[in-house]
Amino acid sequence: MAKTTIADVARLAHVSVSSVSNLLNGRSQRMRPATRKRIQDAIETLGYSPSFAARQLKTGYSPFIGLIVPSVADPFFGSFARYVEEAASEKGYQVLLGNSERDSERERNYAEMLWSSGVRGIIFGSSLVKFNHLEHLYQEGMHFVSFYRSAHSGDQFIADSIGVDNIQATRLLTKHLLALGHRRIGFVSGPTDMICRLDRLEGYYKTLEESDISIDQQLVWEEASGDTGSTSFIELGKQGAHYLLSLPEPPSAIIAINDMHAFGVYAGARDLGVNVPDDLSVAGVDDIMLSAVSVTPLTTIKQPIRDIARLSVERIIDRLENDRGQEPVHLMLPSTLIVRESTARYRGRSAG
Amino acid sequence: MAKTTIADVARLAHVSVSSVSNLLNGRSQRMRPATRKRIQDAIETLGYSPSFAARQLKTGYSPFIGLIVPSVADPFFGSFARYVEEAASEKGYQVLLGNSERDSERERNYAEMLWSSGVRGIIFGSSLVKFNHLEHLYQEGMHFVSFYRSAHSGDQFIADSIGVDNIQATRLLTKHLLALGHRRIGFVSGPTDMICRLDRLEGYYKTLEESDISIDQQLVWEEASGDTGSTSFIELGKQGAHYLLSLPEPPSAIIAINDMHAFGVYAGARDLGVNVPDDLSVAGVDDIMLSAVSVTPLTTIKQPIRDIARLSVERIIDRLENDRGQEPVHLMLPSTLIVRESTARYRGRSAG
DNA sequence: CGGAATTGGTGTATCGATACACTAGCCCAG
DNA sequence: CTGGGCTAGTGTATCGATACACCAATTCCG
Repeated sequence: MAKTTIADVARLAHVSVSSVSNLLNGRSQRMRPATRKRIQDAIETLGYSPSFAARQLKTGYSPFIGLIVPSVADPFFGSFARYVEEAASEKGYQVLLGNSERDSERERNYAEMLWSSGVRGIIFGSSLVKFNHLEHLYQEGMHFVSFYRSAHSGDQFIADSIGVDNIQATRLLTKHLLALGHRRIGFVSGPTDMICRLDRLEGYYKTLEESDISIDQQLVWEEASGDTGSTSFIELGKQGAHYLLSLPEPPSAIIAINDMHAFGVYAGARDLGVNVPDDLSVAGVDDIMLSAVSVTPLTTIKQPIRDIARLSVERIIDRLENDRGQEPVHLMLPSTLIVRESTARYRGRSAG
Repeated sequence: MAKTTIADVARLAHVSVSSVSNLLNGRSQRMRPATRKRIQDAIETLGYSPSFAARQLKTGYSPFIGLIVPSVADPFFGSFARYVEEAASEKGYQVLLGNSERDSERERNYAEMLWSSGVRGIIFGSSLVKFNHLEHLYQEGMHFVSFYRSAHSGDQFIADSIGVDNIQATRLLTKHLLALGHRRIGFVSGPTDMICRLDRLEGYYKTLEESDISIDQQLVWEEASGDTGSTSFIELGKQGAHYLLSLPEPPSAIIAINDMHAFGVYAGARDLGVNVPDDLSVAGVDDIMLSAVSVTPLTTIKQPIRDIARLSVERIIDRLENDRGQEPVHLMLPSTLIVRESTARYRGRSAG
């Protein structure tokens, strides 16, 4: 229970607290080597480490950054969180985790808790379409970095963003499927309440248009019910597959909004006796670890998630440590198509 | 940038800071309703929220709990983290995340960082076999709850634990496979540096012994190389499957230390043209979300992970808020066998 | 050799919230 | 009319670290 303080160290080293503080804060050139050594030894023997709370109170500086993702139970965001944490700890920061479940009310509560905790920077693993619920914190001095950048410009709200071109992502997938001969390509989206989802949908629409394929709204499955958040991605993918494959003219290929949904599509197809990839090509986005080794390895878009995590952390720390009110930064990293076995050449109407 | 303080509220409400503090700390009976209302209004209009750092400095109370898991990129620990976070936030606590990568040095660094941050309670998502590297923090007053309890008694170190009976887990699986007629049952473990792994291995050994089946050490694959931590579980499972299936007398069933390893075993079997479940039964432990919907749904052990998370949080908060030096608490929750399609009756030597 | 400049420190107000110790004013009993 | 007990507050030392302002002793230099 013995909480060692700076005063204990000073006493043991026969110096003032100021000197200890000076050493701790890199002003050690104002000190004879012998004195420095005495202080360092005292710190060592007492096992002293400064109280972050006291330091924060005095300096306003907090060694925490917030990370808000829809859910770390999702492997994609789990990986993202792991990389964010890795990068942050290398820079001496710790990560406070929050799961928003894509609910703006929860997101707001978190952000406010974080503000109270002295946190001045938050990384959003995924962005709700609207950001207004956080604007008041931004006014007070909170910094935000969001994972995705809306390609729809005109955000009323200023945050840095680092992410991938989601329009490009589904464009690559759509082109890939078109090249394989598919013409009826379904899209399993789930709720379109996040920017990345709107963009992915847009990439799909645009590419079809450019190829003069008429868009059939029936082929786009957007939502199960109003039941946002609580239903797992896998379950949603399954529901989407059930719907699309039960259409009078079912698609011969399905793009899922992400890999977890794609696995749900696998399951849904299996339920209906539809074989992947023989009867149905399936593609996702994210390239989570399991995608490479699932029994039918999944064609997907690889996102440079580790780079995104590291850049996000760097960006937020830069804002925290030397914000000079720069313009918002928007980075867009390339994503790449990874073709595996879940997509195959169109074989005509395989079953009727 | 305007940081509202308790003094601002006091000024606006025409009361002393003491009164505001009294209201904030549940001493509101010492106050006329009208006064209380004035203060509440002032808090509202200023959007005031107290500084946790200042509060912590004065009271020693910290609203954070630490969570250290091997890696949140692992879906099992991702889910666990999500539930821990959920339970914590309901109680007004926030979660500081750390990924140990099963490295005791990293674990120690985290724990010390957390100590500096004023955190006095840490939940370990999984326990290394030895805990000595944390003992000094325990002496100073840190509280620990660990996910697994060693059934090997005689821990020199005192922490609460909440978990499942890992011996029972693999016992259920082994019995299940024996009942299906399997006699050569392989075990893919990976490094046995964590308590839960030793226990799972033990359950396997004991059950075989009880059934008078001689133990063939060749059938137990423990480690790839010294390369702890960095290799993914899937990759390890794959390596294990390659090894086991290349034996002169390969097993007809494989138990994997967890579901991620089991998926690796799927992949490894596929590489060698071995069909699951026809030629090889595979079972895991954890029941992660994907296990139910993978193309061959996985037989596994379901752990009551949400309950474990909630109980861990309750335990640690109880220690934080009213520790009276009680004896360590050890809870063991039941786990259940879930039979899916990855395990099948032994068919004799199907190939080879 | 005297004054300026440098070296090697130290004293202390301050950050924001808390809670103990205190009190002004009022009521009522004796 | 005095004093004990209550209500509805308030004053302020304190938590631990920081950093500005300050200072004593030494060194430098013309």
